[in-house]
Amino acid sequence: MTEFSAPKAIDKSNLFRKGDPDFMTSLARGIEVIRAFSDTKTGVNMSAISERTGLSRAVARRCLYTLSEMGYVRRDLDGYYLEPKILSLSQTYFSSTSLPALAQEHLDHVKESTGESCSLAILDEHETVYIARSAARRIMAVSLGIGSRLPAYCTSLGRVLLAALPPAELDNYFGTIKRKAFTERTRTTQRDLKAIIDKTREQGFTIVDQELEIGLRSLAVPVRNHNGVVVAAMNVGVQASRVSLSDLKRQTLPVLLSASEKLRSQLIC
Amino acid sequence: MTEFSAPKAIDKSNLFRKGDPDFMTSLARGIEVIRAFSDTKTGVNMSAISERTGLSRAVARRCLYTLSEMGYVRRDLDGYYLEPKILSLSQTYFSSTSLPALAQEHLDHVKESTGESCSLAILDEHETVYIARSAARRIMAVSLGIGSRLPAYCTSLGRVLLAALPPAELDNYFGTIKRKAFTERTRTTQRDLKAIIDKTREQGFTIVDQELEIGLRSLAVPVRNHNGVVVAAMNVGVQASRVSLSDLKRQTLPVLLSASEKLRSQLIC
DNA sequence: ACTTATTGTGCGATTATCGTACAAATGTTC
DNA sequence: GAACATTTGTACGATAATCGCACAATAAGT
Repeated sequence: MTEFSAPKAIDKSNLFRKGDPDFMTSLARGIEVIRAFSDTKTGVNMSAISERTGLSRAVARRCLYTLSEMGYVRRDLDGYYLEPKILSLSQTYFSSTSLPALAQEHLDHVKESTGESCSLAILDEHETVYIARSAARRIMAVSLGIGSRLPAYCTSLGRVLLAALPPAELDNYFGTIKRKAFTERTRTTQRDLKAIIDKTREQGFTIVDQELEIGLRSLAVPVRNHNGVVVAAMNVGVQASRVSLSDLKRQTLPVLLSASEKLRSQLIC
Repeated sequence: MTEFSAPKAIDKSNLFRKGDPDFMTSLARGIEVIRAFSDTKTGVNMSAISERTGLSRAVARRCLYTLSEMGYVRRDLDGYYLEPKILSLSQTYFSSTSLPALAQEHLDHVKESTGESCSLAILDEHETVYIARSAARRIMAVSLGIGSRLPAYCTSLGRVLLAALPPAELDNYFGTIKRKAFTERTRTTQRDLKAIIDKTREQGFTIVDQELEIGLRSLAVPVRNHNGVVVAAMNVGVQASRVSLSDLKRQTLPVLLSASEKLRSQLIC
């Protein structure tokens, strides 16, 4: 406990850490309860929360009770709902980092001039996390919002971000993650991926063609700050049926690169 | 710098509720620690967290330790930072409610055709909370993001939402909140505000002229669902120096009303 | 090198939290 | 509407999670 170690993936064992007097189990459990609301369009009842989190019903109940007393959760006829007050937690993130706010206008510009969704993401715990987004009108098969996470190895944003990692960390990445094929096109071997990442680093962009989902192509470029350090990645996602690979490279890439460059000049600090 | 964020003083009574065996103090404290990061562009050290939350240093430390073990907080040279993983908490909200996603394209459209920032908000605990937003390029004096909260009585969004409240709840609202004048134009008496709210209800929109901040005008309309129930409010905020009250009413209002109407037809459930 | 500020450690005291088992609602089926 | 099934609320003793102090260690500033 001398140093706060790198964040670990949360599994159940982490929630019941006996023997670490500094780890507040109740806090961890309560937060897991919040997360248990993911992907639930309807109300969630106590038992469901208890199941999803692996917490005993009594604990789940107390967590829900506490969260509801604090105004983060509301109880309705058909179960518990998250209250918008939960947004105040992420608001603290946005109010303490300016990157998403600065990027927004450039994302909007890319979206307007290409007609396609444009997103900004960073790497967090070996996953790609969207931190800003300008979504095109058309309904995409994948609907991703701010805070959404995807595996890095099979997304354009992820590969750009991985390409910016120091070699040691990249090795560590491949040592810890497990890869699976989302489609028949997904590259999963370490050799292939490392080659792709090397190429990405060289050419300054990457295209992923239906490796995450059939019908989805994605182009990404790095976003650097004033000192040239990669601080994020920006991408455009298109439907494969409408935009060819060469169109992506010839028409979309220049727009994306220009946006990234404009943003760069704003990232002084 | 004009700060509208909730006062830093945290209600201790809520955090140290002795005698309620169902209230998990540790969970409440941990969440307050997350909130203590609001409006901090730089790293925050432990002592600062302890001060802001009113928690003892030992408790603040354990909360930070736990959050950092879970990956929500990172420790850097100059203090603690929120990690983007915190966004996964709000992601659960967006993944469980479709209103913000549906509204986005309409907000974007209003922004594009008026050139001004457009936002969607709902009422939560007597405050206006932004749940979606399309920000105009120009830098506004007030930079508000998703999850930001403002008092309802002095904002256009708030007055539209208050106008939709059942009379009893409106009375309750006025009974509980305290009003203060942000500018010399801010209306604060219950009589004035009730009259304004009545008028808002009648005419289906409201304009607030520099009552929150000098130089800021705002126009808001209700957003109804398919059954006619008000589920949110949509607004456009402009700089007083550039857009007159009559321009707002003649040019912006129709755009906003049309957007609200289009959104309404999508809100079937 | 000295002072000051901030952070980490150990430990006994205490009470917050746990889980079980049971009671009370609530909803469902026939 | 009775009988059953499912979900939620209550009570309480046991226990370990959490507390805060006081001190040690480190970092920062002069």
